[in-house]
Amino acid sequence: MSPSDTPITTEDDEGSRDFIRDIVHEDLNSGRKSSVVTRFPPEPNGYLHIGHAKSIVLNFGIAEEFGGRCHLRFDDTNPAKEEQEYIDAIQEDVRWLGFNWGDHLYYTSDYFEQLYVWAQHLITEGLAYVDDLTADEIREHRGTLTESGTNSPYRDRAPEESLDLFQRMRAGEFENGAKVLRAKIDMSSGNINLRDPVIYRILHAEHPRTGKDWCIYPNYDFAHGQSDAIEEITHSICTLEFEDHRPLYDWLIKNLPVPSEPHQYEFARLNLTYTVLSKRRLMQLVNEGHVEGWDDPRMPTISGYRRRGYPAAAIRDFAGRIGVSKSNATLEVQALEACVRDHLNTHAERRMAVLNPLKVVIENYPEDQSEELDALNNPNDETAGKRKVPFSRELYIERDDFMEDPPKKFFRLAPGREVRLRYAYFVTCTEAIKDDNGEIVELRCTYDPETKGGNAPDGRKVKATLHWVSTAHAVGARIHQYEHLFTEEIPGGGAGDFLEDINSNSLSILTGCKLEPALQNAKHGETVQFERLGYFCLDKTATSDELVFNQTIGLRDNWAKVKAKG
RNA sequence: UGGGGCGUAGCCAAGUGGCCUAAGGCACCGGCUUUUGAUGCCGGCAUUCGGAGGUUCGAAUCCUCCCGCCCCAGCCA
Repeated sequence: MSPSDTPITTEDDEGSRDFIRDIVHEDLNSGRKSSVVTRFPPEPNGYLHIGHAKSIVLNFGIAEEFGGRCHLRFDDTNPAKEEQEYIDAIQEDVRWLGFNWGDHLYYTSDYFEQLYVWAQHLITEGLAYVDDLTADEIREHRGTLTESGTNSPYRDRAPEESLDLFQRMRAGEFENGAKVLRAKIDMSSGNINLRDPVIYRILHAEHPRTGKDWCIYPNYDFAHGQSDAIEEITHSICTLEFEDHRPLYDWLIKNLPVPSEPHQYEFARLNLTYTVLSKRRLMQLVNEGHVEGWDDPRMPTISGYRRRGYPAAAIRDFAGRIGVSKSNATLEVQALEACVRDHLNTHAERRMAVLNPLKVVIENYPEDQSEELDALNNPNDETAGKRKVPFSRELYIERDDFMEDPPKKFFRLAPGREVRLRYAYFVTCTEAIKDDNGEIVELRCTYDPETKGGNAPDGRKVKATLHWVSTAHAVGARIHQYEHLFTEEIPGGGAGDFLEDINSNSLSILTGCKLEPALQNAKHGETVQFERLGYFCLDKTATSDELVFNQTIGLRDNWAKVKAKG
């Protein structure tokens, strides 16, 4: 089963109330709205990340819960930054997350002609004018946060003149920046967005979808609300930084002959510890080569998590668990990781793999013998079935599972001590063989044939169970392990640049790892548990010659805690 | 110093005047179970809701003042 095959409605519907759902509920109850239409409106200027997932789950989730629909709309009003590559990647990611927009795929650029007509309408009504001021001059006239602005000398130019100029802007008569169209609102407003905001600018650039059809483009403010109105969006949900824009959103809806009256609601965007979630920074990580690409398994992008082996269901679950509010929140990554472990624990099949091999010879096991032992694919799920694992005289175990001179609380293998090899036998260590440098290179053990399968007929117990792989049957692999990409909870939170907080140990590559043969058939998109270690998935770079696995996440490790306490 | 928001446990987050001596999750700490030191199970973890006053029989929820944090001065979204 691939992660995206899991149903999306299983996570609790109960208790997932939030202020936005309250509003939707109330709108429906009061009859203010008769249906619910939401939209997820990404700008195709980068890849989707976990923060977007929160918005996607919110928008598609509300639509589904209230029997409405959710549109996917590309907010493509800035050809200088947008690319087809991103349009494609975004669709793939939303789909992988498990959401379906049906026929409702839209582009703001589909509305350019209508938007242009509405801009003319505003001019005719005396509510917009073409301004000849330069960008610098406009900024100077805007005033400051505490001082009101001053009117542009072109503010009162006749509508006919503005109309003519606006048409000539469209015709391509002017250079970039020579003129802009501004809404005529209030230069003394405390809300800077209302100080005659620019709504159209000249941009001689090729658009991914409209090509060279246009050389003037509406900006976000002039495009978003009207696009919502055209699509009859009922609840336009965005993040907190747009709160200041709502009066402008409403002003445009009120002053334009739009077909419906959408409303905007804002919620707090997601922040995660030890990660960076701004497109600018993610772009920088990619462009400057700090990671391998947008889908580097250390990236908080949807594609990064997918390659890392995070199930889509876990990301959905996370988005549901964290809630929606207006308080600026930074979640601990552990909350996300807990969702990943939760899902994988119940769904991932188990296998055995040795990351740092130490050879073990079972002295009393016949030289040329080997046998196939039964192993459960998932002890927590009867239906997962079982598989055969080959056992023989020579095995690999994890180096960390042996200590020549163990401390009190270490109860794995040590000289003279008996432990269980999972699904196999009890073995007792008789000797540790070292090389000239004193390094342990091999263990000699004996096994008890009576304990086949892992239980002693005489009822004696053993304190530890180790995973292992038969040397003759082992499959080699390279394994990538990851730590957080940053060493600080809030990268760049101090005085320095966020790049200074990059964790130089975020990737470790282990070669010469030994896997049980069943892993030879590992499939892309399937995350499995390597018993006692963690969850792993086949990387996209794996070939039939070289298996490459990414560590999705480790198992909780209490021994590490005990060890650390000393 | 203008405008817009937010402040409930280490991190999220329910709660909208009495059933709150405040739900749930993550984290953390104990115990039990365990052929993964995993999982599971049980228990603990805010007499207090940014602070101070006030209204009320009664406040996290209402009022006043104060404090702290976030966003806004792109022809980005």
